Amino acid sequence: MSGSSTTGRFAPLAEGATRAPDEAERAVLERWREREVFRSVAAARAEGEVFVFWEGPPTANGRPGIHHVMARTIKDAICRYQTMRGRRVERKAGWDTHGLPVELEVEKALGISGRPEIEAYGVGPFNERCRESVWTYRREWEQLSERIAYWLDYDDPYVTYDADYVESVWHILARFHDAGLVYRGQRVVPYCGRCGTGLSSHEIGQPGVYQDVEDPSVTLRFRLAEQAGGEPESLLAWTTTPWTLPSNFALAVHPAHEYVRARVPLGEDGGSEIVWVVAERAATVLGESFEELERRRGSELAGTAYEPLFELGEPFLLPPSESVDHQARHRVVLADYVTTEDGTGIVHQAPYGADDWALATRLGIPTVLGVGPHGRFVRPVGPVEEGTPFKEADAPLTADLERRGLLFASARATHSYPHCWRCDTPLYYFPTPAWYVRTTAYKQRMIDYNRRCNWVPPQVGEGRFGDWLENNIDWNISRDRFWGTPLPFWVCEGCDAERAVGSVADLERLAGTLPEGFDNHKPLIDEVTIGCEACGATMRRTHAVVDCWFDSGAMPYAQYHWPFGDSRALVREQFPASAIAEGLDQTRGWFYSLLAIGAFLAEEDEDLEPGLVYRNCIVNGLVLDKDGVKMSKRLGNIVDPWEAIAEHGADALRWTMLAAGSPWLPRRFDPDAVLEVRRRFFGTLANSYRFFAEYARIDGFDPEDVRIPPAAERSEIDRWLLSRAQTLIATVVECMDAFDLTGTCRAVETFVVDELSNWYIRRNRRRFWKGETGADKLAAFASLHEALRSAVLVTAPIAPFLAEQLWACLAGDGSSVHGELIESAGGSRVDVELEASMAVVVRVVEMGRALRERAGARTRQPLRGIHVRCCDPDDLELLRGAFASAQVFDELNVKGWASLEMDDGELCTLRAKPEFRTLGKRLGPLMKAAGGVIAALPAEDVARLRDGGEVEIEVEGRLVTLGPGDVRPTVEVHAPFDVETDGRFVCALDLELDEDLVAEGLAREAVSRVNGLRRESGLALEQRIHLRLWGEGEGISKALSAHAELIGAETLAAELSTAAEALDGTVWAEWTVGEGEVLRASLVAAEPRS
RNA sequence: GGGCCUGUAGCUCAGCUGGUUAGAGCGUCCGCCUGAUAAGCGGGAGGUCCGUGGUUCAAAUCCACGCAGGCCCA
Repeated sequence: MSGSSTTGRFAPLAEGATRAPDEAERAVLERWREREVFRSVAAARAEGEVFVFWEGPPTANGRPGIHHVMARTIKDAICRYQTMRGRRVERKAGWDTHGLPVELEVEKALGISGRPEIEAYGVGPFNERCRESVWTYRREWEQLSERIAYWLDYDDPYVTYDADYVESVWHILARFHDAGLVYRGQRVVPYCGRCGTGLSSHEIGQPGVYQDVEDPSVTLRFRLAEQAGGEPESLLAWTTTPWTLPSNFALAVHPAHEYVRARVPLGEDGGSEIVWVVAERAATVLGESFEELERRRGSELAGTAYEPLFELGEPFLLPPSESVDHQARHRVVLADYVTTEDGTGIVHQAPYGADDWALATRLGIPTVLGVGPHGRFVRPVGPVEEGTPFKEADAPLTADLERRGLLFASARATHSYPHCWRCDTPLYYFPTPAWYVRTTAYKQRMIDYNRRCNWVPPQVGEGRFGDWLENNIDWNISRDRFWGTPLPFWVCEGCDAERAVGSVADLERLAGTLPEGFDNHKPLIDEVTIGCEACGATMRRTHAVVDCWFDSGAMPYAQYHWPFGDSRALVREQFPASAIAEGLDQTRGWFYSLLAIGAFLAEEDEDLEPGLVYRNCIVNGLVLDKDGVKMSKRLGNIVDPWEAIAEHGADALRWTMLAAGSPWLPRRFDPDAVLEVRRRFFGTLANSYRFFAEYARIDGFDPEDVRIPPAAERSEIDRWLLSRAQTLIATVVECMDAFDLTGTCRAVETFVVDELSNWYIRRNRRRFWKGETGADKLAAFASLHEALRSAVLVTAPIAPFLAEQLWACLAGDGSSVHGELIESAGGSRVDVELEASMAVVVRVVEMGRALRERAGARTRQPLRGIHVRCCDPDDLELLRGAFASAQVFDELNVKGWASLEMDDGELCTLRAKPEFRTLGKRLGPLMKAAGGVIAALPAEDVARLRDGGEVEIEVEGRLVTLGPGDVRPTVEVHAPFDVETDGRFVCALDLELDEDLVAEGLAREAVSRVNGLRRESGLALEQRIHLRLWGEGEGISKALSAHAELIGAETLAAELSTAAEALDGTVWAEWTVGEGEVLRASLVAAEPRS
């Protein structure tokens, strides 16, 4: 890498590390690769406690986007951290390779579309293409994952299409089957007759699927089976799909709605009839001339029998219900989904709707299919011949009903109807055979398992996922597709017996022999038949493949080819997961499939520890663009991760993603935020190291130097830094253990930017460049070195590249930061009092700075003192300490305390604020009045309370005893000049200057000007100079002579003269300083080592 | 239609086991530094905490109902 020319300890950090991060990070990657760092770090943890991480396999069906950077960063940061805590983390990569999206991609590539065309192309070659297609994306995913330092074992990934993986899935499916939890049913899916395939919800979500079309809108008479009087009596039902009428099996009404029985005129010849319709729609449906005879709730109509419009006869399509009730056909049923927005409030039920089908299943109502799998009539119905496409039956059926007097009203209506996104054919909903896992049988167990899981954030687990589990329905695991794990279920042609096959060996045994080239995918597997043990007929495999969520949910076991080979011990160790981390969209996806499979298997097999499937589940939200809009190809607002990385590097993306807000909320991706992270945090951390390294090299600092004073013997400021560094590590450990990555980032940023850089380094710079290498300098070096080391350690899980580069420089021994240990803070260096002391200093300094700013007194001008009043004796004591005092004086450039006392009634008066937290509970309704009394408490009383005494007050006639914890002392300011207060301290500056102060101010001014000149002249840092200074005016001249030593030292002047004449061949300049006085300077480089 | 989430400074977000000066970063204005320098630092201004009711001595925080947005499901 670029920095390798200067190797060894404290080498300069390459410029590129912060300026050209892409290049610098690639160099780190190269080094990791060369030295096999990933492997050697893992090897070093071979004996460590196990932290079980499961990689949710990305679907290898599309390019990774910027949101994947976020998800993968979270996973990587967790694993890196755990590794740095000494744990052994198996990080096996995985790829989800089956499924519809892959098929669609291949169809597109081949220029074919739909089932018939795939079959014409050949299922074997088609699946081969699928298998290859997956690789295109696998490569890109691997490259991006590697680039962002998502450390995984990509050499030995689990791949869901691998024969071993598929075999494990078979085993699990067979376990489900053998436990009696698998059954065959029907599932209503949107179906395209032309393509011969059901459409997934994803496909239904495609743009253009729902189109406005004009359809018949017909209202029909369903004659009551028992006609009461002379007039014909009917239930009116409305539909826009007359073709479904032959398959009508029930009429649904809403139990709570009111229905009217009305007499309406019948045609023009004067007769009348009686019809039922929901009250709310009566006027619309019946017009004005109707006579209301009675009203009933829908619930009262339940069970009313009516005459079917058509009689189709057998065979019946039986719903997967425990008891089928043939008597239930053609009756009124109750359904909550009935609305009164359109129609008659009486809804025609046919098996071409999901609601309808669910109802039929629930009530055990058999139905008859008019239209079959190809979108054509499978039997003649009235005027409609067998083979008629369903849409073409609307007109003749309507005409037939009209002829028979069953058509009440007819119109055309425009409504939104789904069409096939491939071929634009209108879809129809159709019950297709499907295989289910009876998850409802162990729903409660899933709920219990889920309760034991710690969700980050909790509301996803309790709310979103918890509710979903409460409403669990059986899992439809079959997909009528080509590229997937074939369902290992064989069904007998003769007696319909089922058999599940749990391994290839079993299959071979049962089938006798397997076809050549058998690979447990379609199509060859479909050629394998088994003799039925029961009846001797042939058993054939069901044609379906498994839902690919089942594949990924089986990953804890299938990734090791469980239970085959020597996988058992591994799975025993790697189950349950310590943590998984995925996007919110996985709630109903992977989070569910893991749980549904795990909650079953864990109670079944002794390899698995029952109780839960994953201990922690860390959820991240969507990544939006910088304006909060979801990224989509259509809007062109997708952020290409490669471009973002090229510009900012992966670390900056990683850090920004985690630091910018709670990860589970939708996140805006704002490039400016990335820039800010680079500048503020990365820049500061890198510069802090550069500062350290520059002087460490000059002085040849060696952290092993025996002369370095032990921590306990170093100055307060050093011990403060070490204390803060150790506190930081404790904070990071606490946050990371709770999977609070954002909190981690913030803690590290605060330490590095505010404490290490802007306080410690700024306040201690001089110690690094002044004088000889004595104990104090060594202590400064050692302290800064250790603080940097801590900062880099805790940065490493989240910004692995920068941390690695810094570590390389800090350690200089070729070791990787990712192999280091983050040691839990022992507290040995944490000095609470010192930290408190510094906190007080910071408060006073901030107030002092504000005062200086307002007074226009720049820091360079020394002031005689600062007045401080405290209302807490502890604060006073802290400030009086030599360390704190010195810090305040130096930082504010004041000579001392003008005064430092407790409140003396002069600048301010001691007051009390009620401590609501304790008092509120005790006083309740009296609190408000008590607040007033407390605020008016005289200073003596407050002082007594502060010093531990008690005070009695009267509140609304009642005596209340106040103790020390009941009030917080504060100050009320009444000073005649400018003061600053935060309620705890009151500060004021003594702004009066005497001659000496002015002189010193001028001298400092001179130093500043000369150093500016040095800089402009391009002199090296350590270059000594000959300096000549002379002033015009009494003040400046005095200042120069009085502070010659200071000026000389600060400007590295080997020689300082004051003659009013420039040195030969020198740089010179003049400035106006102070009250219109002129300062002139002239300087020349001194001979080296003069 | 249901579930969940979000609404706090111009922007991005903290705070939310109820407790009295509501915070940070960015931006903006003013200033500083110049031995970390194609950086850095300080100070100031800026807020009906979405709205309306309620509970409470006390509400940004809890509850209810709205409004707006998002995600998931129907």
